[in-house]
Amino acid sequence: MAKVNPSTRTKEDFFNLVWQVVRLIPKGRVTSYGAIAKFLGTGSSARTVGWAMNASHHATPAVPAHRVVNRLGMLSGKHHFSTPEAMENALKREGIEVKDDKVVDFAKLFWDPGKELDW
DNA sequence: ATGCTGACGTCGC
DNA sequence: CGCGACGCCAGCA
Repeated sequence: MAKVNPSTRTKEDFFNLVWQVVRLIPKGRVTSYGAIAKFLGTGSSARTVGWAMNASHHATPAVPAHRVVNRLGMLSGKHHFSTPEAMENALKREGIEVKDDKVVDFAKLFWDPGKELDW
Protein backbone atom coordinates (compact mmCIF):
# COMPACT_ATOMS: atom_id res chain seq x y z
CA MET A 1 0.00 0.00 0.00
CA ALA A 2 1.81 3.04 -1.22
CA LYS A 3 1.08 6.38 0.29
CA VAL A 4 -0.04 8.97 -2.22
CA ASN A 5 1.71 12.28 -2.34
CA PRO A 6 -0.71 14.79 -0.76
CA SER A 7 0.07 17.37 -3.41
CA THR A 8 -1.04 15.04 -6.17
CA ARG A 9 -3.95 13.71 -4.18
CA THR A 10 -7.43 14.56 -5.36
CA LYS A 11 -10.68 14.11 -3.51
CA GLU A 12 -11.47 11.11 -5.64
CA ASP A 13 -8.17 9.59 -4.61
CA PHE A 14 -9.04 10.18 -1.00
CA PHE A 15 -12.21 8.13 -1.28
CA ASN A 16 -10.31 5.51 -3.20
CA LEU A 17 -7.57 5.30 -0.62
CA VAL A 18 -10.06 4.90 2.18
CA TRP A 19 -11.79 2.13 0.30
CA GLN A 20 -8.50 0.43 -0.45
CA VAL A 21 -7.47 0.42 3.17
CA VAL A 22 -10.87 -0.82 4.32
CA ARG A 23 -10.77 -3.61 1.78
CA LEU A 24 -7.41 -4.70 3.18
CA ILE A 25 -8.85 -5.26 6.62
CA PRO A 26 -8.53 -9.00 7.30
CA LYS A 27 -11.69 -10.95 7.93
CA GLY A 28 -12.49 -11.06 11.60
CA ARG A 29 -10.62 -7.84 12.34
CA VAL A 30 -11.76 -4.25 12.70
CA THR A 31 -10.29 -0.77 12.59
CA SER A 32 -11.33 2.76 13.41
CA TYR A 33 -12.05 5.86 11.35
CA GLY A 34 -9.29 7.73 13.10
CA ALA A 35 -6.74 5.03 12.32
CA ILE A 36 -7.55 5.30 8.62
CA ALA A 37 -7.47 9.08 8.78
CA LYS A 38 -4.03 9.01 10.33
CA PHE A 39 -2.84 6.45 7.85
CA LEU A 40 -3.82 8.71 4.99
CA GLY A 41 -2.24 11.66 6.75
CA THR A 42 -3.23 13.60 9.83
CA GLY A 43 -4.59 16.32 7.56
CA SER A 44 -7.52 14.13 6.67
CA SER A 45 -10.03 14.30 9.45
CA ALA A 46 -11.73 11.18 10.70
CA ARG A 47 -15.09 12.71 9.78
CA THR A 48 -14.18 12.62 6.13
CA VAL A 49 -13.45 8.91 6.44
CA GLY A 50 -17.06 8.52 7.53
CA TRP A 51 -18.15 10.34 4.40
CA ALA A 52 -16.05 7.99 2.34
CA MET A 53 -17.92 5.11 3.92
CA ASN A 54 -21.17 6.79 3.07
CA ALA A 55 -20.08 6.92 -0.55
CA SER A 56 -18.74 3.37 -0.42
CA HIS A 57 -22.22 1.99 -1.01
CA HIS A 58 -21.88 2.37 -4.76
CA ALA A 59 -18.19 1.44 -4.74
CA THR A 60 -16.82 -1.53 -6.63
CA PRO A 61 -15.64 -3.92 -5.46
CA ALA A 62 -17.73 -3.73 -2.35
CA VAL A 63 -16.18 -2.13 0.72
CA PRO A 64 -16.54 -3.99 4.05
CA ALA A 65 -17.62 -0.86 5.88
CA HIS A 66 -18.93 -2.99 8.72
CA ARG A 67 -15.32 -3.57 9.81
CA VAL A 68 -14.88 0.12 10.46
CA VAL A 69 -16.05 1.46 13.81
CA ASN A 70 -15.22 4.46 15.95
CA ARG A 71 -12.25 4.42 18.31
CA LEU A 72 -14.35 2.96 21.11
CA GLY A 73 -15.38 0.00 18.98
CA MET A 74 -18.98 1.17 18.79
CA LEU A 75 -21.05 0.50 15.69
CA SER A 76 -21.82 4.16 15.18
CA GLY A 77 -22.52 3.60 11.51
CA LYS A 78 -24.96 0.71 11.78
CA HIS A 79 -27.84 3.04 11.01
CA HIS A 80 -26.39 3.85 7.61
CA PHE A 81 -26.54 0.28 6.39
CA SER A 82 -29.48 -1.19 4.52
CA THR A 83 -30.75 -2.35 7.89
CA PRO A 84 -29.46 -1.57 11.39
CA GLU A 85 -28.82 -5.25 11.96
CA ALA A 86 -26.78 -5.67 8.78
CA MET A 87 -23.56 -4.36 10.31
CA GLU A 88 -23.80 -6.35 13.50
CA ASN A 89 -24.77 -9.48 11.63
CA ALA A 90 -21.90 -9.14 9.19
CA LEU A 91 -19.45 -8.80 12.06
CA LYS A 92 -20.83 -11.76 13.97
CA ARG A 93 -20.71 -13.82 10.80
CA GLU A 94 -16.95 -13.16 10.71
CA GLY A 95 -16.51 -14.31 14.27
CA ILE A 96 -16.56 -10.86 15.86
CA GLU A 97 -18.71 -10.66 18.95
CA VAL A 98 -20.93 -7.62 19.24
CA LYS A 99 -22.41 -6.67 22.57
CA ASP A 100 -24.65 -3.66 23.02
CA ASP A 101 -23.50 -2.10 19.71
CA LYS A 102 -19.88 -2.48 20.73
CA VAL A 103 -17.16 -4.81 19.44
CA VAL A 104 -16.08 -7.23 22.15
CA ASP A 105 -12.29 -7.30 22.64
CA PHE A 106 -11.98 -4.37 20.28
CA ALA A 107 -8.42 -3.70 21.43
CA LYS A 108 -7.47 -7.26 20.52
CA LEU A 109 -9.27 -7.26 17.17
CA PHE A 110 -8.08 -3.79 16.25
CA TRP A 111 -6.20 -3.70 12.97
CA ASP A 112 -3.91 -0.71 12.55
CA PRO A 113 -3.27 0.06 8.85
CA GLY A 114 -0.21 2.13 9.61
CA LYS A 115 1.26 -0.80 11.50
CA GLU A 116 0.12 -3.66 9.31
CA LEU A 117 0.67 -2.03 5.95
CA ASP A 118 3.90 -0.88 4.43
CA TRP A 119 4.01 2.88 4.06
C1' DA B 1 -21.32 31.93 -2.04
C1' DT B 2 -22.19 30.92 2.75
C1' DG B 3 -23.29 28.02 6.35
C1' DC B 4 -24.84 23.77 8.70
C1' DT B 5 -24.32 18.97 9.29
C1' DG B 6 -22.14 14.52 9.69
C1' DA B 7 -20.57 6.82 10.15
C1' DC B 8 -14.81 11.12 14.50
C1' DG B 9 -11.04 12.53 17.49
C1' DT B 10 -8.59 15.48 20.62
C1' DC B 11 -7.94 19.07 23.82
C1' DG B 12 -9.71 22.12 27.38
C1' DC B 13 -12.42 23.21 31.45
C1' DC C 1 -13.42 11.94 35.58
C1' DG C 2 -17.40 13.85 32.70
C1' DC C 3 -19.02 17.24 29.45
C1' DG C 4 -18.40 20.82 25.94
C1' DA C 5 -16.11 22.99 22.13
C1' DC C 6 -13.21 23.05 18.06
C1' DG C 7 -11.02 21.12 13.90
C1' DC C 8 -11.10 18.49 10.08
C1' DC C 9 -13.15 17.59 4.68
C1' DA C 10 -17.02 16.99 1.69
C1' DG C 11 -21.98 17.35 0.42
C1' DC C 12 -26.25 19.77 0.32
C1' DA C 13 -29.86 23.56 1.25
